[in-house]
Amino acid sequence: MPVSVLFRSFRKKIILICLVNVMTLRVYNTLTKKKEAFIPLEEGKVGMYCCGITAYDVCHIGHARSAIVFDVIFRYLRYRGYNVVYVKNFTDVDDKIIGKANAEGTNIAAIADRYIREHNDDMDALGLARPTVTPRATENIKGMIRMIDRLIEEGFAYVVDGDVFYSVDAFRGYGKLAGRSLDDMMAGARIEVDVKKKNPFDFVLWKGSKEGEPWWDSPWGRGRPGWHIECSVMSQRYLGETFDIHGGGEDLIFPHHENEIAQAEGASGKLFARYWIHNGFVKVNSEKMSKSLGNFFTIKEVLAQYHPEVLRLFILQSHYKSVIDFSDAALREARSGMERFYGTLATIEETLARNTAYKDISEKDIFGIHEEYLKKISLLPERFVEAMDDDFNTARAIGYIFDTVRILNSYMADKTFLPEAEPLFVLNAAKGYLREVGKVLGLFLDDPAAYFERDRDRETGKRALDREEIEQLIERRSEARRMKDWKKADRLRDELKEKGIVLKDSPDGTTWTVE
RNA sequence: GGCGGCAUAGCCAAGUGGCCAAGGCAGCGGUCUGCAAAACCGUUAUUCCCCGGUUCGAAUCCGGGUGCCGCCUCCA
Repeated sequence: MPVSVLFRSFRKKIILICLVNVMTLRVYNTLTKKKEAFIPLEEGKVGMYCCGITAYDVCHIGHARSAIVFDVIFRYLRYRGYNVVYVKNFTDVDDKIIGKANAEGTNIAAIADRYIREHNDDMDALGLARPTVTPRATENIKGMIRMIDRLIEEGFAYVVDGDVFYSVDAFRGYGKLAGRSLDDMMAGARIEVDVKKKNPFDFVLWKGSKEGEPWWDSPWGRGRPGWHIECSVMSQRYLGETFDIHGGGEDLIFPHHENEIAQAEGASGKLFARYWIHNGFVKVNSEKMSKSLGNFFTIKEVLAQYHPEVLRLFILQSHYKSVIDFSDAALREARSGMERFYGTLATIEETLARNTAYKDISEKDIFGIHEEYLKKISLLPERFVEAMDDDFNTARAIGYIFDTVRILNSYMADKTFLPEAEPLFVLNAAKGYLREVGKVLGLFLDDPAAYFERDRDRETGKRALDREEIEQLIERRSEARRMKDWKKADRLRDELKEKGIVLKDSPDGTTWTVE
């Protein structure tokens, strides 16, 4: 190998080592289209804003993906020691909400309240950490009017018959997030021409109210805010004019986030969000999930069928930016993975519950084979951080957890393994590591025994199986086994198998799951 | 029409210049078990959509092609 080549690869290695030593979090930024080191504005603090829902309908799994992705980002940033202020808004005034209110003969607040409540129930069921602040648009009208006023003053907006529009031509950076120029967009634009607008891409900041619509007083007459202005105002109110992270689904990049930038930067003259993070879509049978196609699943529907962590595992096993294909087969696969995790956790719990001797010893008492296993297992947190620091690579992180689970199972399956103080200490430590990383991903938070019990309930419910009948058949089989009547026992097991019941015999008795 | 993404085993999926291409699900062989299940051990891609190029070296970079998908309109 020539010396120059050696030197070149050597230099790369040095750079690599430096990076590893610094241990910086790297994040893909939609604004720069690059993976960059994440350095918050203020050391130790992170301000993060995510666009929440428009409260006019129940949430579907697309909302679940976005919510789970940013929940994990929120948790991970806190795990890395940042003090995070996480703001997620509610849009509670909008054409669709007005439409629904009129159809039901009620007001928009009633509709918004209902769907915000539904949303919160769903998010709780998914095990999401509540954001720090959850502002509602209607609570921030004054701030919106102030920002619109300022945009008019600065020449970024104009008034036409009680409506206020943003003039995209006035903002030189328009299109920087979406990565296209106005000219590009014009080329194939199928945009509705509005005679009031100077440029078809101009968007409404303030909409004059029509008969029967909710309104607020403003310098331009009675009306209501446009959608985009809400997020610019609510994010800056809680996070300042410039803040760290702005997130949302990739479909929001244009026009919503582009417009947020135009408004906020037009008004403040300062950079708005520093890092833009966007999650990928959920498809169903390789088609985009959408209401018009009728191929969407609500969060409630999915959670009636699967444990929330099964959905979480399915989502986190792919990178947040990639497109994922939702299907029952995919969820069943995730369920098998969850069974592996909880199976190991259950074995650990049972082994620990039988003996508490590990409490009397410490790490320095661990030698030999136990020390070797402890070392391997204790690598998990640093490997986890390595993966997560690389643009929140949850898929790789989960791979490391599976590795650890295999090591643990192999340790426990080892013939030399006895539930004595040393191995129990190791198991307890392992449990701690799994819980530590699990807490960040929102996984393994259930009690293992409870997990399997809930799973049996759900699965028997799905197949309309009679639990009592199953338990009776199992009891009869156990009786036959005690009598060593293997033929009868196996016949009963086959009978259960036909119903989809899989048995597992252990010295403590027989447990079962639905396949 | 403009802009962008993706293509890695039977399926899902990580990997963006160099140790035998993570991990999961499914399969197969073995250990354990009365037999199973679970678990463990072994095994399953000489190769990363195709063609060409750069390089000592490419799944990874460049050019061309094919296929799938998304955005440009409310949308997580």
